[in-house]
Amino acid sequence: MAAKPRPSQRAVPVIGEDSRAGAEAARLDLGILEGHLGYFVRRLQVEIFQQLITALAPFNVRPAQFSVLVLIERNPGQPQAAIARSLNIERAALAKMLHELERRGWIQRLPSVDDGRSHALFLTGAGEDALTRIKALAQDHERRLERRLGARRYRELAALLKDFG
Amino acid sequence: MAAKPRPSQRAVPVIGEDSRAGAEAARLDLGILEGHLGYFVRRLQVEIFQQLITALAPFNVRPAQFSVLVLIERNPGQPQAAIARSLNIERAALAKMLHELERRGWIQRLPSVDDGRSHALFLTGAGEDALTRIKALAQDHERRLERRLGARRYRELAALLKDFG
DNA sequence: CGCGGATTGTTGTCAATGACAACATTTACA
DNA sequence: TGTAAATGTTGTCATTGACAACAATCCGCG
Repeated sequence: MAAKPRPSQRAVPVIGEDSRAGAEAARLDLGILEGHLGYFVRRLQVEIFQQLITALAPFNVRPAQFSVLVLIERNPGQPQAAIARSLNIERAALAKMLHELERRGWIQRLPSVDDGRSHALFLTGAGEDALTRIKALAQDHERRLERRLGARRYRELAALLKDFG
Repeated sequence: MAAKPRPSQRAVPVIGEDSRAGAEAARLDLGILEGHLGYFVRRLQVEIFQQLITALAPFNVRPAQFSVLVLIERNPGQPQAAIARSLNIERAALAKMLHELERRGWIQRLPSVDDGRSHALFLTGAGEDALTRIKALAQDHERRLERRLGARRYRELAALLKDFG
């Protein structure tokens, strides 16, 4: 059986193509993706995280680790399950992460006085020092993001998202 | 050497804790995370993707595959590199994804008439049929998202993000 | 008190993903 | 022409998320 008729490779003649050779590659038509909020949220999130990971690279800290450290600092003595619930991460994933943070000497787990099953989480002195510096790097990153988005868009986005959460 | 003095496990007496047993677990203080736009963008993105993956489960299609199909439909005959650039995914990752889509009989790759290195990408008839149904599922998902966010917040978020992109 | 169910922390596995490097082929340009 | 760049492909590596299973412990109820 013969192959189906080959569709024209010029059916859509590259709308808006820049005829100058060497120009930046033309962006394609996103079609229905333009109507999907998740597409844009995803792109923004990926860009923000890439830059944040770069910003935190001096301490070799991932965004998830950063958020865990912040929650322990602000909520000392809480058990792992409370941290995991508040950050929407699995207990299993948090347990592995905490092993690493403990290995670095940034946190300590003490047996809970209230509940024999749970561990009370605290930052160590070294953890507090490290987190202070890490938070400064994260703040720098946030300022860059604000400049990148424009102060007005940044402010409106933050208001919408916080109001929603 | 003695253990360092154990910090009080009641340093912060669980602000706003609900004294009723069995109530939903109290949310912890997010601290500086409240000032990081990326935290909220991430949470929204994860929620949207989880729901979208569920919505597309009948076709066993992932969001990335969906976006690739849409771009091929709207830009038939384009080479892989153009798709990859437009979606911010690696050529290597796209190549693997296209193998799977080709295996399902949804796309075909024809040798480009212009460039001996590249493949011109097209949907097959089956691919068009599948994508039509997949887009309908994605639209249902988008409507649910609009209800979840509230029509006004949805509209404002979409405007801000599109304007930015 | 004793028991069953729920919770906590842990370990292990599995699949999916992203980031890289390397490569052959082909094109573009100086 | 010859050198650099682009394209598609393969393979590897580390990371991640989602699950299941497990021991220890707590809770509620008879």
